Amino acid sequence: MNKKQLLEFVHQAEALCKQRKCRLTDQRKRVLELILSAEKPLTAYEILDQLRESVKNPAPPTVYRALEFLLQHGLIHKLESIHAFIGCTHPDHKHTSQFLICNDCGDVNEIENKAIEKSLHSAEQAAGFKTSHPVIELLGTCSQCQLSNSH
Amino acid sequence: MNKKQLLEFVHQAEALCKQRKCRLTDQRKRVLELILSAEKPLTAYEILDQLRESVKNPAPPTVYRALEFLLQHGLIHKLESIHAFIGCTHPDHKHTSQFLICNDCGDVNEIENKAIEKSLHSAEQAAGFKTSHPVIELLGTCSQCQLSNSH
DNA sequence: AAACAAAATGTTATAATATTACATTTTATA
DNA sequence: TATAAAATGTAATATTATAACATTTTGTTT
Ligand SMILES: [Zn+2]
Ligand SMILES: [Zn+2]
Ligand SMILES: [Zn+2]
Ligand SMILES: [Zn+2]
Repeated sequence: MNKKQLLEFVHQAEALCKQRKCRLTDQRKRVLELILSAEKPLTAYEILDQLRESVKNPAPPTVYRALEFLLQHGLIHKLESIHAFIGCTHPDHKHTSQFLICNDCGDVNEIENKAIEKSLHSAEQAAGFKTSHPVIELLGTCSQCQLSNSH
Repeated sequence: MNKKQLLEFVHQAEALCKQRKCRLTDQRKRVLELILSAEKPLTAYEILDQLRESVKNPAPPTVYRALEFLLQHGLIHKLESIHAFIGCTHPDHKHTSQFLICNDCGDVNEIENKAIEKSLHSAEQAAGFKTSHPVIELLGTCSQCQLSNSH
């Protein structure tokens, strides 16, 4: 994400928080910016390292608290299979999504596939199960890396 | 899983390993038994604790190595979202599966839903993505707990 | 059977991820 | 301004996972 997109995105986050009467404090904003600026998903401790440049003595709770807030408000997602965090591409509306995670380049593609969601919902219904948090992460190789690998 | 089922299951695992020319050693078998005997998914360190009864000074690598073997041969599954392991309900054939994980009682239901798999496959195709390891875990409330909770 | 190589296990240490507990500061609002 | 709630600071610790190297066991060749 480039500088302009970043500013725009953070602006949107600020607007959302104002609307929801929650506070996107400097620290939370800083963590969000770090995540959005990164090419790849960041782990909590990678964020912690990068925070040292803008915060004096950041400790794990500093990061984990900010992450918790950002997760709660749908501004970021946690990728359970790789213990890392990425920005949400459309935080304005509630949604479930699926993630295509490339093992080769680390890139992640967040998709919102209605057919997948429908099939999951059917299975839930059949089992009488009420899902509160779906974890749908496909680990594999992205199209770019498939090309590179075959050369 | 009761004692009889356990024996049967372990017997099947032994047969599979023999067929595949890999060794289900005593330790590996012990770890498998612990996982199969448990009511709920076990974490690596829960297994480690329980191993103390049959092994003298078990250390983390003892458990993680056994888990790695059992995972490789499809005898168990790892639940990424809760860092825990469960026995596979049908290790005889290669498969991808989905897990319904109850946050209330901890129970896990492994399903193999073709509609879900088909929808995932379509999405992968559309993105040109080649999945090697799908992580499909639905966290929520099982039907039993929904009933209990509403009382 | 003896020699050898490969596989499995033992052992110690450490890395990586995440939370608890309690003190202090900042912010909102009465 | 007083108060309570929210956010942050700080130190310690818990939990999950791996690295590195020594030793033992197993399977295979001679
Ligand atoms: Zn999203
Ligand atoms: Zn890639
Ligand atoms: Zn299975
Ligand atoms: Zn339940």
